[in-house]
Amino acid sequence: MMKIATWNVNSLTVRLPQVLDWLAANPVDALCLQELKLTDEKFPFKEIEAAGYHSAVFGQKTYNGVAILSRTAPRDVVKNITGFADEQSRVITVTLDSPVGEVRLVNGYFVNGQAPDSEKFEYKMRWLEGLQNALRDELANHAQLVLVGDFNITVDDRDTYDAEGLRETIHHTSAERAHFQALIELGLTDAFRLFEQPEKSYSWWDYREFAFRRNRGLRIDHVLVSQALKEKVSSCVIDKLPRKNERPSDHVPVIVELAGI
DNA sequence: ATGGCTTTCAAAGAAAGA
Repeated sequence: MMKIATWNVNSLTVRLPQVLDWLAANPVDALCLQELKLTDEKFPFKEIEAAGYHSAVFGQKTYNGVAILSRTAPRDVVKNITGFADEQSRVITVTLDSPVGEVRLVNGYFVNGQAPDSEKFEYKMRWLEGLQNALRDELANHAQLVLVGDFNITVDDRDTYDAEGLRETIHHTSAERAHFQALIELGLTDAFRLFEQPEKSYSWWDYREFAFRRNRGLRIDHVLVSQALKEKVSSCVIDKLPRKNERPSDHVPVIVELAGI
């Protein structure tokens, strides 16, 4: 059994105590973090190691930054998207070994995109194309692959508190959803939707307007698994509890369980 | 409603997030 979680922490500097508390309560095999908002030099290696985890880190000052914390030593670490030049630190990929096999784990902080008519949206489209190309190669080399992260894309109308009102706005556009489907067509599956889930399940809520209390959120943090892993997924859940913390991240963890690994 | 709230950088308020 291997448990993998993804969590956009919106500043690891601010959220480190919450991450350590969460790991103590949820001793997953790997925790993928996004939006570290710190450089590698400022990464809390000692504290993470004391909690029993290795760290593969791809930091950046002020914005972005991703890391994979893992019980076993990561190997074949790749930072950013192979074949796509990017100045921003958004992807880190590792291989994790288990007694009965290995998993290629890709952790991404996908581009936000701001608005559908913006330059940032154009960057989002190019970035998604680059990711798709790199994943095609990764999948050719690794049958057991998991892609997690903050996708900044709602997959369908179930993933948003206001499907009609937000139609074709950022995170809801056909162009973004087409890119998500392109990942699915590479042979990946949305692990969350393999199971019955509560209605109005979200992974992000705006800090403003009591959005969490009113459950006005989006499901934009995802776990995708390759075909060889699909039948091994025994659960996939969103843990809303950390959103109730003092000074919470606006995102919460999503956890997947892989049986027989 | 060009908002709201949070974080960074840096020292006031802009930029960015989603």
